Amino acid sequence: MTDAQNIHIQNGGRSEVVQSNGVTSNGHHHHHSSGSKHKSHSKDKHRDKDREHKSSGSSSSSKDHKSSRDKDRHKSSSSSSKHRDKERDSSSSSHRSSSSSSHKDKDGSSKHKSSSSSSSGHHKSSSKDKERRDKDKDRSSSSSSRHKSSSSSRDKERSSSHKSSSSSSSSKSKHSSSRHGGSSSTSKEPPSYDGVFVKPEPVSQPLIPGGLIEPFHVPEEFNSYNPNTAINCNGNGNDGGANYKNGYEDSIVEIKKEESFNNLSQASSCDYSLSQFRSDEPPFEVKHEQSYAEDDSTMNDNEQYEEPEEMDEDEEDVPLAMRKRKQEAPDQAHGGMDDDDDDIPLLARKKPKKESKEKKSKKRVKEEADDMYANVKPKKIKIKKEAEVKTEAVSPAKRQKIKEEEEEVWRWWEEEKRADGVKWSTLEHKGPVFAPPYERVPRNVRFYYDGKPLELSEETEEAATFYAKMLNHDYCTKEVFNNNFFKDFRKSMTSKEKEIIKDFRKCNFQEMFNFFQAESEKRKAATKEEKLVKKNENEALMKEYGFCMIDGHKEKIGNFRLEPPGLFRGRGEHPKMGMIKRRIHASDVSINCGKDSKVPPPPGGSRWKEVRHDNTVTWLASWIENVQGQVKYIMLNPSSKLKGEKDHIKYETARRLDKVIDKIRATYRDEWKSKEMRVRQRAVALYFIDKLALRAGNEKDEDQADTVGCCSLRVEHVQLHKELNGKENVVVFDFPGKDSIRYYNEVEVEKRVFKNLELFMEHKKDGDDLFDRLNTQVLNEHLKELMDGLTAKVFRTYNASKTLQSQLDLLTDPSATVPEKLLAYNRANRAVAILCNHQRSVPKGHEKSMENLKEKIKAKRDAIDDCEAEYHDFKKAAKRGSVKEKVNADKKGKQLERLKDQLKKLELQETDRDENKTIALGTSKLNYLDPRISVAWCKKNGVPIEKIFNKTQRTKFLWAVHMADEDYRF
DNA sequence: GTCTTAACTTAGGAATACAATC
DNA sequence: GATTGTATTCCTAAGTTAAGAC
Repeated sequence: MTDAQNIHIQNGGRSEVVQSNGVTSNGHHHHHSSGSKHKSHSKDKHRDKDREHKSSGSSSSSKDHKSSRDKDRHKSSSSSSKHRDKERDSSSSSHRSSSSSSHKDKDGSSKHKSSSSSSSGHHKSSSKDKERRDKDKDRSSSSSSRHKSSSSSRDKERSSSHKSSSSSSSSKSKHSSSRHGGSSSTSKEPPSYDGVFVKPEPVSQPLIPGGLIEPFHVPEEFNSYNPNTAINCNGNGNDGGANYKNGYEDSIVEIKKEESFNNLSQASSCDYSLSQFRSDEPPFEVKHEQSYAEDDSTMNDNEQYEEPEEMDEDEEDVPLAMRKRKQEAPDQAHGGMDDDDDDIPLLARKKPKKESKEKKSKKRVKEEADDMYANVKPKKIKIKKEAEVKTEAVSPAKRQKIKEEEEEVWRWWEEEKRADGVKWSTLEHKGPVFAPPYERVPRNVRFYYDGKPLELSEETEEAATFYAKMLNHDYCTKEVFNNNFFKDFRKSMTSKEKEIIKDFRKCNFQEMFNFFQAESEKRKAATKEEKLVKKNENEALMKEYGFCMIDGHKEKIGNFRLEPPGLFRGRGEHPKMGMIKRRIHASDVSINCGKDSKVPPPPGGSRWKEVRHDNTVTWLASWIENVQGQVKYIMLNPSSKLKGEKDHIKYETARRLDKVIDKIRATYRDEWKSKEMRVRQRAVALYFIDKLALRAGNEKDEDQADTVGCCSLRVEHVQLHKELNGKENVVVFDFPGKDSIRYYNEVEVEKRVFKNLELFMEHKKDGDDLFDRLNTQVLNEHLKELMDGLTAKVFRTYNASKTLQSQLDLLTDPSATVPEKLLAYNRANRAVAILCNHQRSVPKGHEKSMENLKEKIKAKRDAIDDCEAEYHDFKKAAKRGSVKEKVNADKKGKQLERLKDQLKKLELQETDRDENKTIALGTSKLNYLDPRISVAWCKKNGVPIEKIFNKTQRTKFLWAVHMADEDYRF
């Protein structure tokens, strides 16, 4: 025990000294400092100034990006100050931090946000992995905090006059400070956040129609673009660069040829670009004629930019709002945004809403699965021969099982859809499975406080085990995590325990940690029989609770288990990480089922919170999670009709977008010249969403990690370079996106866009919203007018699917072998993943496995050398004559060939593995790519569907397998 | 009209299962 | 058979968007 106090645990491979509590003290805590962001609360961004911005830092520079994934993820650090204020807060002031946190109560007001004065700032701590962390650190500094506003300020602003405020117009909100500010702009250095960096993303740049030039894109390299770029954008090549290129580049090149005109965008996925703006497209036609012309022409600076009427360059400098005042143009274009309005940034961001959703309808039927299905059992793709799918080895029992499953398939896609909002007519299920009750650890597994064992009450002990189980995780090196945990840990204590346990640093969870590690080992080492027993138990549970009957069909439930208690693991610098997620009881759970169905019985003597019969929603059970106060649901599996139908509708909406995309593009290009700042901002934002596949970017509360999307970009997330690496009008995006994954991209944009961005950024500092007159509601309302059902995220789906299709067209050689075709498919998929910035952290052990591979390669090379020498000798000997020697020489020659082939294969593997180390292909396949494109491609090219979709995917996309024939086009 | 909340989709990482190699 | 590497599944956080509440 005592020893316990200082134990070395392995943390990510390195060993660190653990303090008594078992917490490693390796110094990684950077976070706080840097990271703190103070967000104020308010949603609005208004940010008042007060917020401090935290940091300042430096920023920019970077190191290389290359590195890895982690790198990218920003998890941390950066924050900026944006203060979102809501006036509302005014009232409140609590700190969020206070632990408990606020959840969002409905009242809302309260809750949130308030708080915090910024002062506190929270630190969001660091990021997930250490690596990242490290990286982050660097970055962090730079980044800064975002403060969301402080209260005071906000109040004022918002309310009335916003404008008033100021002067700064923009500033509304978020303002922020500067921390970066400078840097950002200035520094342009590319990337590097912390050095790592990673994935670049894709962008594609469109091309302009008609071959106009879009400035950006340059194809220059596609090459560059892609591969590397994309990925590492930065060029560092190391990571992938070169390798990447191998494959990718070539293809890209090809593409280029084909599509010549289009340039692609740089980075992105290459193709992606392609997908957009086709050269053949007529220039935009659209409403105003002029616009189109613009393209190139436009681009000449002045000319276009200055519109006769309004903006001359001079003017340009002036924020639109101001300009207006001056001029007071009579007709303000519509609405004109009178000054008032226009000038005012949207402080308030609220949300508009709705759009008609498409409803779903239903169809169903049952039946079996498709042929393609039958064989299955693919598993690795190592394909060597052509289409061989291995149908083979399916045991009779398995076959039977498959058959049964097939019989249960509900062919809803052959039925008629229902257009009202009703989701089901009958629904019956068994209710959720509760987390197993807490089982105390053996008495010899103790918690130590200040070096001495301390017996804990059951509740406290359970809380301690939550932490103990994560002791070797990076989270435990984060101050925010530890602070939040300790706060909640104390809440679980008895008063007596509270008296004793006052200093987290004196807590030692090591023995508990060791116990759980041992348990885990035991589980792994269990005999086959033991494992089988467990498996069977699980299956039985799944059989009973894992399915429901809906409209007469048995459907699989997605998550039938309630989330077990534990510590909240937010991503990035989540201010709530480490808080205790409490156990859910029946009294917390609402059940939704058919009126005439049997209501699932709550566990022993308890009662559900509520039983309702709402057939306009799809969930079976719900509860409110205590850390963030959000509602969690139990819903159906993706293979269900309810999910599948919605998925189908999603892709149909994207296909509808394809029909009007040219017009929409023409329109937003035209709007880059609008007199109204809000229109220009909207048009530029939409351009980014379309071209770069950015997410909409909702406003976030301060009690969430500071991540952004298009509409919520702040000044520090964008750098403008008149020239960069030989390209003109380059916009460098560098921000933490969803899940705190870093988005880094250097994009060459059209001059008009560039100028608009300069305008938007005028007089703003880091922390201020780039698009201060835009938010997602406003944008989506606008989109709805352009097309029924159109929202910002449809562009992502559209461009992803479009890219897949165009890439498949380009990369598939009909006469190639199946493995070659698969390679083409994967490359197309990769282009989409890059476009969408789907990253993953470098797999554990990646480095080691690369080392092993390298060693193997080296060994192979040595073997080849030896073999070559021997071959030489044999050949010499053979010359002299003996038959035997000739035979030997032949044999050696063959062996040499074989070795060389093996070497090639290994080298390819190395390239491939490294290329993919930070790219996640699955996310796009599952969520963005119309499965019918893949199905059609398979059918057309004689590739078994199993090579493309694994079993889960096939189940999810069964509708597509049945629906699409080889001629399907997105 | 503004803000909150519900509902549902999208996302990466951990855990697990499985296959390839040693 | 053990080990290692890879693919799949599970889990749940983090987004988007529509609807509801004042």
